[in-house]
Amino acid sequence: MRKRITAKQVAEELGISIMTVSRALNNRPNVDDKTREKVISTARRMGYVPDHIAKSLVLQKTFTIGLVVPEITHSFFPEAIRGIEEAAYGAGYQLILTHSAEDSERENKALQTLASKRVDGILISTAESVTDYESYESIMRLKLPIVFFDRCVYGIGASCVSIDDFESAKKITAHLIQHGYKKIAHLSGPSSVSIGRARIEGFKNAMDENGLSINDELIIESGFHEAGGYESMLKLLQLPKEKQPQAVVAVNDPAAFGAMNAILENGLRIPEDIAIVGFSDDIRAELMPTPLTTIRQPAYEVGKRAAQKLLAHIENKDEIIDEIIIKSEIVIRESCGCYSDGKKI
Amino acid sequence: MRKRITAKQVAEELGISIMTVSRALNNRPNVDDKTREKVISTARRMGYVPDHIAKSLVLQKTFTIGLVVPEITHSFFPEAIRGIEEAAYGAGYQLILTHSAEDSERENKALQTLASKRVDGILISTAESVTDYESYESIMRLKLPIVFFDRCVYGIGASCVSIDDFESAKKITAHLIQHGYKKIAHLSGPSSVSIGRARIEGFKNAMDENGLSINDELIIESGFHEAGGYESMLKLLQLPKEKQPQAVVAVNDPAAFGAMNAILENGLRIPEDIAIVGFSDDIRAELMPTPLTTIRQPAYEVGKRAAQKLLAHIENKDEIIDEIIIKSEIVIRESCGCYSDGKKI
DNA sequence: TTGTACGCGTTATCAA
DNA sequence: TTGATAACGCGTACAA
Repeated sequence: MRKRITAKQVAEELGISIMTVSRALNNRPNVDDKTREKVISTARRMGYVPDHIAKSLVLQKTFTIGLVVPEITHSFFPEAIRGIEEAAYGAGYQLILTHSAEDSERENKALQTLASKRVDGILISTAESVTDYESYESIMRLKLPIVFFDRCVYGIGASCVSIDDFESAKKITAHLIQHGYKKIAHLSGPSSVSIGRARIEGFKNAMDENGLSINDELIIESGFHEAGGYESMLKLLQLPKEKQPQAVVAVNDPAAFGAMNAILENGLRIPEDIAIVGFSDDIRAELMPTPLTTIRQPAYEVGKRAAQKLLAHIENKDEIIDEIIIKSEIVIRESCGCYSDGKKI
Repeated sequence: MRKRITAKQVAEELGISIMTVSRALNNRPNVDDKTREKVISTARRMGYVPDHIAKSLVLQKTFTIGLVVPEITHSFFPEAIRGIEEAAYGAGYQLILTHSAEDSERENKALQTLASKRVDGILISTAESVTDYESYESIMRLKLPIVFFDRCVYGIGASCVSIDDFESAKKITAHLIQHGYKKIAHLSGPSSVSIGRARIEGFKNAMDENGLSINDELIIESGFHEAGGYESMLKLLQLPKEKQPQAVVAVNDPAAFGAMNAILENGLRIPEDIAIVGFSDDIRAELMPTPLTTIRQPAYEVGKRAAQKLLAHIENKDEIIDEIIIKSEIVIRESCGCYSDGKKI
């Protein structure tokens, strides 16, 4: 089996030194134009491919970014990754993709592996089951830049790019309140994750500011999946009639879908009997029997900004630590009942 | 800024040689148990992280797989990537993710970069605009194993994992024929892509075998996107009434969605006036006003098998070149009209 | 069991 | 403008 061609072999072929080959191929100054041309053409002819591994070793830089994603099939992440890839590609960086599968142990291992592979920086959206921040801190001790996106960890001195979860949850809850709903339930996300906490706070804040009391029985932790939304909604429907909610704020669209199924299976109508809103504008949201009012998340934008921020940290070690918030937008459809009282807002 | 800890520093700290450290940390034999323990604990205490770059350079192996995907937001790919990641993770390999954005030039660049980064093998699903195979062949000349998945290139001596596009297209077309449709149109994919070609052939074969003539006017190249499906369907609807199709086989679900919109906007009913079937079982397929009959692609399985095959090629250079076909499954819903004549098949 | 020398493919540095 | 040499951090091969 023929071995790979190295710069040394190109140099020998031409009877010159490796350094001249290196300089010629990397567009460095101090090479005779004729020499440069000869080097380039013979390198191509011989099928020379530069070895970035060797280059990385001496440069102490890999032009590689590590990416840790909790669940690549969640519709948010492919969009975000596209934004990340776009920014990275533009700057000449590649991505090492790892998948934590929402498992903190696997996430920790991924982080260690990325450090070993000497990525120049790390982009991460945390796993659901994360409880302590030791693994992130150990990365930071290595002086390896890390930027969180979407699901963040605050207070450890890392930059973070997320959407305005608090404000958005508050806005969509307030929207329901404006339409006269008073007994409002919240299907919450896991409190271990930043967006779960931010959204529940936004919900509570909207209730408070509008003088509505918060009934803890109407707040149920459902997780991010359809099944959890379904189960939680069933519980709400088992409450005595007078305690049941008139409207539901779900932590995300899949949870809302599950809840919608539970509502319909119990013979109730949406939004006439129970109104409901989601969060994330899943591709299915407008196709539901009753199209779902929700929050549209600019995932591509989040990914892109996060990657840009990371690149800034990589290229300038004094880059300021930032918490960047991308504005999201409320999408009014029919599940919130705006149309049912005859007026469209 | 404190530098990273190397094996050498751990060795000096303990007053022993680098080799003993290396052996102890890599679970090699011929190390005294006490020494090993001391090495492991001080390495941890000092925050030592092994340098895979240096390791890769000496071992001539990176434990990294290159992945080239044409469009990460197509619902097929996140699923496939999860399968790939699962197999790779299990074998101790990481993924470098690149995105061709359906552009052959960008794809070519990605391939070159991956070769430079010295990945141990490459998984690729080709871009739409690919016309020649030079870039794949140049990878193969480097003896770098390459496995195609989903969108394949045949005849260049590379393994490939795909679904049974031909058989599936044939099966779903035959299904329409069994229900009495005779004038059937096909919204085809780009002929530059293997799955586009396989599906159109499957369509034609079903027509042939059932004694139906193929009307070239009813075959329109629409691409993989909703907009193309919409445009193409409009063209079909502009044909004189007697030439218009009774049923449509779309190359994939997004194209079918576009076509469905065109049909509905023209005041026609699905499936009563025009039946339609898709391909891919997009997450939206069952939520359409008329749920779409389609082919369910086991994307996770395709990804996983492709990764396993690549790993086999990497670890055994005599591994046989294979064309692996994963069986897919027809999902009968309402858009094909099976229910309209009162019987469910 | 432990250590020494060398090499992996490249670039920085300094000398020619 | 060019070249020789020493790194980069680790593992292999052999010697002690």
